[in-house]
Amino acid sequence: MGIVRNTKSVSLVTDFFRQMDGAVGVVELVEKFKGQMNKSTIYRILDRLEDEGRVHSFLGGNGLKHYAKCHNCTSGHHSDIHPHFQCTSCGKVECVSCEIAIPELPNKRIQQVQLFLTGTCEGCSS
Amino acid sequence: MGIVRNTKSVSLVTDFFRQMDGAVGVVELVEKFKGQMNKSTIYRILDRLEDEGRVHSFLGGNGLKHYAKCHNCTSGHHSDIHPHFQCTSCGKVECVSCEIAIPELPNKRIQQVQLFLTGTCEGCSS
DNA sequence: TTTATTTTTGCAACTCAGTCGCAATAAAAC
DNA sequence: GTTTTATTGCGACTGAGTTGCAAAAATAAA
Ligand SMILES: [Mn+2]
Ligand SMILES: [Mn+2]
Ligand SMILES: [Zn+2]
Ligand SMILES: [Zn+2]
Repeated sequence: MGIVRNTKSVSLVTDFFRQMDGAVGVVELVEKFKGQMNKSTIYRILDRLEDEGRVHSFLGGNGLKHYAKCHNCTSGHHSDIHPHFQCTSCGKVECVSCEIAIPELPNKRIQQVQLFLTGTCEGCSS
Repeated sequence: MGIVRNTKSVSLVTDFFRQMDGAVGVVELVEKFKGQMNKSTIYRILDRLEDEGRVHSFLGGNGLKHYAKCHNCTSGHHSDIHPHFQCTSCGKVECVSCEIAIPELPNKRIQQVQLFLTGTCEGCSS
């Protein structure tokens, strides 16, 4: 499991994430790489990159799948759990490096937390 | 805007929410009311009930639309913003009545917060 | 470097949630 | 009861995501 072969498509995607700082929706990636690789290929490469711990995925405010690169994750284990933010003005989606305050719920065992924030980013509020 | 006519389908849906305490996915509602009303009708009724402030919607962990009844909302304004929780064991989805701790982000104006929790519910952990 | 093995890709067809236009129907108003 | 207007059913559609399979590419073996 994970990336085994270094294909042209894999390079294109990993190069993209190398210079991309924020998060990106798969829909945008499909559009970006239209003509260079097939839609299914993108989904499959992202799947493998996620298995490898090189990117992580989450659902944006619209419920669509997004990806961003990992920082300290390993193959099979994702350790970077954080909120995600989308600017309503410019549409940019990004990872937010801060802890999520997990609410204490009586008689409930919380295992997973997904926090999605919407608002105005630095560039758009000035 | 909002519910104007008291049709049979509207009654069925509102009756359902009257006795339903948790949240429910639209997919389940479509299944539940199959034979009694059309899929489009369900989506449209839920839309109107939400406009009226009688139910609110959110996306579940799978990105699918869910609804739950409101408590102190009015037509056009939803004031009950809270996390939602899904039990991985029984699948039940519910509203969580607690405040969401909004993280302070430098140079960002947070307008909307969506918090989705996954774990084990009271019934399933005992 | 040639050949064999195994992974990856393209393609086309598919699934499934959600939406839409429009004619038929039902609720409320008159 | 008749008119007006909102609602519904239906079927077709959209768009994200998935899948099976044969062709192509990458790696391993010879
Ligand atoms: Mn992230
Ligand atoms: Mn709720
Ligand atoms: Zn912005
Ligand atoms: Zn449970």
